[in-house]
Amino acid sequence: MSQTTVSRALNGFPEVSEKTRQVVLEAAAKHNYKPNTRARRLATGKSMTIGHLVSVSKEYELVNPIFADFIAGASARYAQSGYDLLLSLVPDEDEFTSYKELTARSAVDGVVVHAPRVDEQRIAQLSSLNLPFVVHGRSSNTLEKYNWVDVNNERSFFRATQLLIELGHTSIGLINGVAGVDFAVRRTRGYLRALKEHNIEPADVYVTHSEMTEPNGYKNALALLDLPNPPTALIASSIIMANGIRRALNDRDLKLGQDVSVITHDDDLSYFRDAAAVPVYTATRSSVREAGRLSADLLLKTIADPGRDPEGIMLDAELILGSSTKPPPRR
Amino acid sequence: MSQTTVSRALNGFPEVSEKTRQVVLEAAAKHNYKPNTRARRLATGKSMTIGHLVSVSKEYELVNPIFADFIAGASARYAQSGYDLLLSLVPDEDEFTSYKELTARSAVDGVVVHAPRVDEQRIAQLSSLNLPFVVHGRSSNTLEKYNWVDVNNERSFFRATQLLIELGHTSIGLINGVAGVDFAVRRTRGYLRALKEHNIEPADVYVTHSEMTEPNGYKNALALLDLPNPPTALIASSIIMANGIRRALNDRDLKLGQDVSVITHDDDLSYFRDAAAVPVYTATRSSVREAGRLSADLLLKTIADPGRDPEGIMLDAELILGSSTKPPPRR
DNA sequence: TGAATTTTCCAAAGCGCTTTGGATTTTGTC
DNA sequence: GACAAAATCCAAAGCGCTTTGGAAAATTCA
Repeated sequence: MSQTTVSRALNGFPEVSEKTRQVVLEAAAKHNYKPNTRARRLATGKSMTIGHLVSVSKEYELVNPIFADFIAGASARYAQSGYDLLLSLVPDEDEFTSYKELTARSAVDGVVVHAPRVDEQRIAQLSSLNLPFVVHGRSSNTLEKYNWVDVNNERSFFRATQLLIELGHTSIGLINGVAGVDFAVRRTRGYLRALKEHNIEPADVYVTHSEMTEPNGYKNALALLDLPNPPTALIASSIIMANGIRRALNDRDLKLGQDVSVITHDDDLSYFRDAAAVPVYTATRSSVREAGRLSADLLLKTIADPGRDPEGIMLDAELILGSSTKPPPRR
Repeated sequence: MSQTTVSRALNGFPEVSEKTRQVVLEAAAKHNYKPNTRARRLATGKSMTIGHLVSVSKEYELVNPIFADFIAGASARYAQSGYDLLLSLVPDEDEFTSYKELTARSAVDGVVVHAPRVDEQRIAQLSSLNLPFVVHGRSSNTLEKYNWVDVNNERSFFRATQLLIELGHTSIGLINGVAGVDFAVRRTRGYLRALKEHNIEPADVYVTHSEMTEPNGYKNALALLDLPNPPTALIASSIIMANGIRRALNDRDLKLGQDVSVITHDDDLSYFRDAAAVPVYTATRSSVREAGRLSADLLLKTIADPGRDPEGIMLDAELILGSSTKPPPRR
């Protein structure tokens, strides 16, 4: 049987009869034959690979566990379509270089951009490279159209803040992610808008920015709790930080949900799933794994149809009531 | 200038003069030329890719944040040698199928095996496939030689247990990982050996096994604390579980390090780095990122020299004193 | 200077597939 | 049964590199 026929049978072309196809498929299965990836990719001109570049700041070398779950969501979708996932951790200043290199050696068919900043250069850079991409998150100051999947950060933090205000809290701290990263900015915006709508004067000292680690959650919470006029409620940008906050409350002999209310954003990380009947934390919850799935989906669609108009997918975080929010203690 | 010369100049062959090489390099840099990955891989017969298959149990769909840090360590090493990292999350029962497929289509030059069990089939399977691999961890019941990088789990949990005993604890709980996974078995072994050496009768109810999530840490700790005869000290297999344990103590109005001592294994995860002058937790600490680096190193060496004898690299976890261990409260 | 080396370059083959264009076989129609 | 049309197959080219074997140019030595 000719090479052509085998290739066609395996790749589902109509030029081959169903009978022949079966024969070929059986033979392939029997000998555990799979077309050589390298040869196939050269012949087709596609690399059948999606790149995820995770930038790590040289200084801290942090790897956000969120990626694990995001990628878990994306990975399944890629596998399903025969794509491989190329993962690369790059020092953040080199990220564009890495994109350029990947494009030059045509190693990927598309990439996912993580953690965009308010002023995000990568978007314009990728457009200029003509490399299909999807942004996980958005970039407020970018005017051009691009594919993105994001949570409604502003609205959910507005609602979270509002909930606390309605419970009677008037001094509310925000323990946010790194300043300048888009989601953090939007969350602050939602928080401030809620304060404003209820005529509460915002205080700069009540807002902290840092990488969303447990130790930072602890440190920033302590800083706020030790203020002369400490907030009675805290909003955290990540459940990992919330763990740190709980530790800080512990250290100060304060009871979570009694002395201090806490609302956290909850990415529904698999190792921190807050699945009790009454969740531990009142939270704005949105599955980052689902975001991964949707991003992968959008990217594959874009690759399949390059002419496609960029699309934005907005996920709405649910505001879930747990046991970490109560009215403020009366003094 | 001929294709040959360019190829040789770019790949550092001695047949080309230094002057010519410079000319070529400059021209390549100027036009942002990089040899096409696909063509190069076909021509060389190498895929220049390392596979990391992370198995996710269909049931729970958990992705251990440890992978993020492990991969961070490995990734840098791969990049340095021009290798790409292929990441794939596979349902655990399909893992061998995935290895077979990767080999058949020759998509990777080697793989890293995560979370080996005491009886681990993947090792024999990979040997039969003739695919270079490194195991992160070991498999107690596997007799053949293979490459591995592991922490001295038995010894460190022996020491941790001993420390608690020397402080005066006689009822010590162990909140371990999933039963049957090799590291968990070794840790239990170390724990039991220490008890035995000090003539303390082990109690089955004091040992729990589960995925090392925060909620499981909480749940298992509560179960132990609510025993008629609760342990005065707990050993945890992961800092994420330790977070859950702290929450449980909190719920029962017990003070960490006062009422109940805790020692945890600490993988030095970047989002949970316990870097205070006096660490929060007394811990057996070993950087999983370093393990990733070493695994990558070992794998690349094995690929470069297939005749190489398998090697085992043992990392010794440090026992680090923090503030979570005290003598048991007197009753 | 001319021969013997050494250095530098090049043409062509080959990596294992997909795809094109044409040849062959089967099916359908009268 | 003969011919057209459709279905099925195949040989060969090509994907963009690396590598081989040999030719040309530059250098060294007598």
